[in-house]
Amino acid sequence: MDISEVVRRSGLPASTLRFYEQKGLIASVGRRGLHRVFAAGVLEQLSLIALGRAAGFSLNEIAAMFGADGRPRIERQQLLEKADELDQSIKQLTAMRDGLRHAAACSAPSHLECPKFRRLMGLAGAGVIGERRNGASGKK
Amino acid sequence: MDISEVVRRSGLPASTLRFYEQKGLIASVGRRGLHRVFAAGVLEQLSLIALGRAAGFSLNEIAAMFGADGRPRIERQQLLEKADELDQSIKQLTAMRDGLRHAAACSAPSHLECPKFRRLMGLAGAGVIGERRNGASGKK
DNA sequence: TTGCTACTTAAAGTCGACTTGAGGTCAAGG
DNA sequence: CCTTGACCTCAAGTCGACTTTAAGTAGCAA
Repeated sequence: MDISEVVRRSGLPASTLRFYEQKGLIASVGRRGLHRVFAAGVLEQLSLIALGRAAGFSLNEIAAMFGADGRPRIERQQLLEKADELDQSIKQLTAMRDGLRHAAACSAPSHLECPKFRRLMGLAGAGVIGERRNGASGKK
Repeated sequence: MDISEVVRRSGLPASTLRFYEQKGLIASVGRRGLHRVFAAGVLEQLSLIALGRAAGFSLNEIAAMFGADGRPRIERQQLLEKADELDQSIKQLTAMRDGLRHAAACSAPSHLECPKFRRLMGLAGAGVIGERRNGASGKK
């Protein structure tokens, strides 16, 4: 496959693919002239990367977890630690989501007057929700 | 309250408070000499901002939802949309967690060949490629 | 062979959310 | 009276994840 086919089948722009290659997240199997040639497996690697990104991992973290060949690289123990971290995040996000749904349904005149909403604010304010890097949910 | 007290009670650095003020997210009630003076309510505003950030809103979105006076006017519809987005994030995180646990348990040479793993990647590939969500994985 | 066009590179630019740095002001304590 | 230090402003820097740009090259059709 040349890069245009990977673009077509992955939906990612070529610049991103080159960027990922440069970062060591994927690898081309060679060149035809100047042009990169990719193995079919790169599509699965890209899915894996998308999964990791969607799960909140940075590219560096993903690169640390999987080699350019897409195979897990780190110790079992570390994988399990990551999984436990994710459990924490899941709990927090679930609390967050429930809080938001409650706030949307709550009949209090202002969210500030709803005890549940205030408790949620307390959680966020106390840093329980965790630190996020990034931002920009892409909308708008 | 002067800024140092807000720093102490909110846990945020003064630079962030000044930045937020500049962005119109909070306002000082005036000055004592050079020094900003904040009303007590600013702490609640900051909690609200932290809550919004934790829920994935950008500072601009938050600024649009709450006036510079800090009076919240959150649209219920928007809260529900955010809750749905969080549901997506939770699904991704759960998939990733299960994937990591599986990778730790399954020592097959290529996880890409494992049906379980492929199903996980399908989740990421199905409609979510390109959308970056912040999962609050923290850590680094 | 010519020439189009898709590809290549390295470097710089963008965006959000802050942080850092340089240089300035002022009330209070020694 | 002078120094200290907490605060101030404005500009520039940082970080992650890309995108854009400028300039060059090569595979393929005519």
